[in-house]
Parts: sequence; C-alpha cells; structure tokens
Amino acid sequence: MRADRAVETIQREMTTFARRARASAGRLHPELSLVSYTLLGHLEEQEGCRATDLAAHYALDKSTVSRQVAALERADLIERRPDPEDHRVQVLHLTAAGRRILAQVTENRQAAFRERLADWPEEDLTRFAAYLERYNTWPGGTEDGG
Amino acid sequence: MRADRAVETIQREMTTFARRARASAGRLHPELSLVSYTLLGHLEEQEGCRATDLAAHYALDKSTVSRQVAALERADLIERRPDPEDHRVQVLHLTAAGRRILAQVTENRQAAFRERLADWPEEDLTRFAAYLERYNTWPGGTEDGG
DNA sequence: CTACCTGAGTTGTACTCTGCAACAACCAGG
DNA sequence: CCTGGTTGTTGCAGAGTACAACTCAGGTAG
Repeated sequence: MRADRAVETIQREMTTFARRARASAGRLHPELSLVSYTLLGHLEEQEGCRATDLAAHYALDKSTVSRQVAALERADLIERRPDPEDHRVQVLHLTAAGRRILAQVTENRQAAFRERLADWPEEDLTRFAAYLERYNTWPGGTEDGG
Repeated sequence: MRADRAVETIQREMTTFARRARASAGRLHPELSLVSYTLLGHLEEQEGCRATDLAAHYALDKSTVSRQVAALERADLIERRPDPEDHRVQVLHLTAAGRRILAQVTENRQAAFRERLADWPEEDLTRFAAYLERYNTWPGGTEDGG
C-alpha cells in the first residue's frame, strides 16, 4: 500500500532530521543551545508561562526545565515573576536581552532554512508548512510521536 | 511575503519536532537510543560502511561514533570487519541480532507515526513524504540546516 | 629507503542535557 | 488541622557529545 511506504519515508526522514538537529544548532548559534532556543521561543509565543508548561510542551522533566530556566535567568535572558494567584508558581518572561538574542538566533535559523528552501515554489512551501503544523498538532497534547 | 511566513513555520515546526524526538525515542524504544537507532538504520541501508561515513552523515565527531560503535559491538548488534584494501578501515555490518532489533524498533516507530497520520489522505501522505525527502537531500552533503 | 603528510580510529578529559528520586513550599478539600 | 496533589529545586547518576592528543596505516616527495 502506498500510504505505508509514505509513512515509512516520513518516519525515516523526520528521524534523520532530528538526528542532525543538535549539530546544526551548534553551528548556527553556538551561544544558544537547541533546548534554550525552543524554550525562549515558547516564552515569546506564549507571552510568559510556567516552567511546568514548558516541561509538558517539550516532553522534558521538570528538573531539566528548572535547570535550563536557572541558566537562562543567570544569563539575563528571562526573568521570573511571582504569581499573585498562586505562590507556588513563577511566571517566566523574556527580558529585553532575551528578546534580542532570540530574534537574532531565529534570524540565523531562518536564513539557513531559507537557503535550503530557496528553489522551492511558494505553493510547495505553504503546503509543506501546513503538513508540518498538522503533524505536530496532536489532539490531547505533546506526549507522543514527536 | 507568503513564502517567508511558510519558511518561518517550517523552521519552527521542524525545530519543535527535533526537540521532542529524544523523549519520544525513549518512550518508543528504551532499548535503543535515537542515535543508536539511526546508526543501525544507516548500516542496514548502506549494507555496511565505515565509522567515518557515519560521522559525516550525522554530523557527529568521530570519537562519538567510535564509542557508539563500540557499545553496539559489545551488544552484538554490529560487527567490525577489516578492510583488506585498507588496513586502517573497519567496515561495520549489522549482525542478525542487530537486524532483528532494528526491525522491531522500526516497527514501533512506524506504528507511532501511523497512528499519528491515521486520518491523513494518502495523497497528503505521499506529498508530505516527498517534501521531507526533498528537504533532507542537500546537494553536497549533510553539513547544514538539518 | 627515509621523511613527511594525511586519513581512520581510539582514548583521556570535560561539559551539557537529561531523568529519577527526595524534598520544601504551597494550595485545595474534607 | 490533616491529606493529597501541584510547583519547583536539588542531589545524584548516566548518556551523548566535542576537542585534543595519540597510534597505526597509506601515500607521496626527496
């Protein structure tokens, strides 16, 4: 069945991509690890969120996130704000410096992807983007298949 | 420009996927790390290759590959064969056990992807697969953007 | 043949990322 | 108040990784 072949290819290619991701992140932005980048990105997108939310979204242990957050705070890229509603919670926000670094790193990544996708027709780009979004959106969360 | 938005989405979604990959590998096949899986997969695909080739293909340091290979050999999943042409080289091959484990893990991954893609029309699957293959195929090698 | 350079692979070292377990602080329901 | 669940931190251990220094084998120049 052709669908099975396609799924196999998708599995293989996505895996290959994932395997190369760390190295290319190190090349594109040595100053910000892949995990730091994704956490900052989520913070910008969400306009502040809790460490627990980050852990859930990226399937990381809360201790891992805790340490990452501590490092990002030491680097003055994010700040913690106490939540008046719930004193257990600290809401994380990007600092101005964090926003700046994130923008710069995003531009670096963007440029690499643009170069790689330079000769793609616009229609293919939008379709590919839509497929990826659809793939990553999993009803009920992020706990599988990524 | 719509193409820029699409590239941005592609960058973001591929990054999210990569970020989740390690965790999902741990869930889908605790017995074989993502890197081990990809190395074994490459070995099967290539029907044997050198450690250096693996390093180049996945943008890993040769020392990293050396250790991974040593571990896989200890686990009897691969074997080293001396190259009669060049005594510096050891050609790596899957063992029967390696082939078996690889097949089983691949099936696990396949199943997860199948589930995730269950409600996709076949046409979308084949198109998505083609896009991914096209993206990962980079003229001149594997040294960027992945 | 010797000398030198290059390529394959190993080992020492150090660092980062990660998860699990134990813990403290806080919240919500009886 | 006590119990149980949630948020986050810390101690600990293990995996993955890179870089540098090394060995060994091939190739090339003299």
